[in-house]
Amino acid sequence: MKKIMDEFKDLELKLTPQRLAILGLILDKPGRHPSAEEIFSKVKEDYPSISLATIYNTLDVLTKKGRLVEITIDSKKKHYESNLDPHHHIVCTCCGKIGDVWDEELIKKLPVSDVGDFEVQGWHINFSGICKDCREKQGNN
Amino acid sequence: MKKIMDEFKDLELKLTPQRLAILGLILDKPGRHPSAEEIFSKVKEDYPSISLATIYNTLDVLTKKGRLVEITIDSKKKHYESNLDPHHHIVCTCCGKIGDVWDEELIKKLPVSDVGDFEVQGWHINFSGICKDCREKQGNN
DNA sequence: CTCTCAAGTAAGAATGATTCTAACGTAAGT
DNA sequence: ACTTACGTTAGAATCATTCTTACTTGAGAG
Repeated sequence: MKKIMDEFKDLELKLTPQRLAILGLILDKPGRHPSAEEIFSKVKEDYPSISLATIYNTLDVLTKKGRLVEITIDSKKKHYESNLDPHHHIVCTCCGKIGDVWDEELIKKLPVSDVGDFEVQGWHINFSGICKDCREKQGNN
Repeated sequence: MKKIMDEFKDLELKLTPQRLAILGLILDKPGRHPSAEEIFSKVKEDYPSISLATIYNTLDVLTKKGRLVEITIDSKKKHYESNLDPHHHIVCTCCGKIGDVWDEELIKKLPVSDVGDFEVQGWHINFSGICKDCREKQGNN
C-alpha cells in the first residue's frame, strides 16, 4: 500500500485515488495485458464515478513516464502491461488472449543485416499461436 | 498487364476494374505499406466513383486469400503490403514511415525457450528506429 | 438473345476505440 | 480565504473499420 504511492512520487505525478486504482489494478494482475476498456470496467466496480477519459489520461501519462508499456499486437485496440522487464508477446489466433514470451536470446541481441536507411532503436516480437484453452476446446469438437 | 489478371484467376476471385486498380496500385509500389485510406485516395484519382467499402472488401478478400499481408505495427491503423516473402518491419518513431527488414536468420528460425501454454505458429518482428529523412531533419535544427 | 442469380459495388449509417472540449473539483502555496 | 495548476468528468468529436441496403453487372441457363 505504501509502495504504490511512492511510485507516483518517483514519477513526479500527482497521486489521486483514480490513478491509484488504475495502476493498482494493473500491478495486481501480472501477466495480464488489459485494454483501456477492460481497465475501465474493472476500476468502475470500486470507483463507479470514474470516467473513461481518466483511464486514457492515466494510461497515457504512465506510459509516457515509462511506468507502463503499450502493446501493439492487436490491430483492434491497444493493450497495456506493467512489467517493464524486456520481453515479447504471443497472441492466440483463436481467442485473442495475449501471453508473455521470455527468452534471453531474443532480448539481449538480435542480429540484423539490413534495415535499409533506418537506425534501429529497439524491437518487439509478436508471436502468434494457439493457447492451451483453445487447443482443448478444439479437441472437444 | 496480363499477369495481374491471372492473379485473380489463380485466387478464384472475380476480376473487376476496382479490384484490378487496388491490387495494381499495391503491386506498383513495392516497399510501401499503405493503409486503406491511402489506397482509397490513390485509387480514387483514376477511379473517382470507388467506395471506401470496396477498398476494405478487397483488402479483406485479398488478405484472406493470402495475396496480401496485413501489418500490425501502427496502433492507429492497419497497413498492407503485397510482398509475400517472409520479412519483418521497422517503423520510424519520428514520422511513422514503415520499412522492410530482410534477414535470413530472423526468418528461418527463432529459438524460444518459453511461450507458456501457447503452441507457436509464427512470429513477426516490429523494429523501431529513425529513418534517414528524420535524422537529416534533426540535424538541421 | 433474354432471364436469373450470385457476387460486387456504392453510399451512407453504425460501431468501437480513442481523443478532445468545456466545466467543475481539489489540493498546495501565497 | 484566493489563486493557480492540475485532474476529473461527461459528453461531443474523430477516425478507422464494419455493416446495411439497394443498385449494378456479368456468367450461365434456357
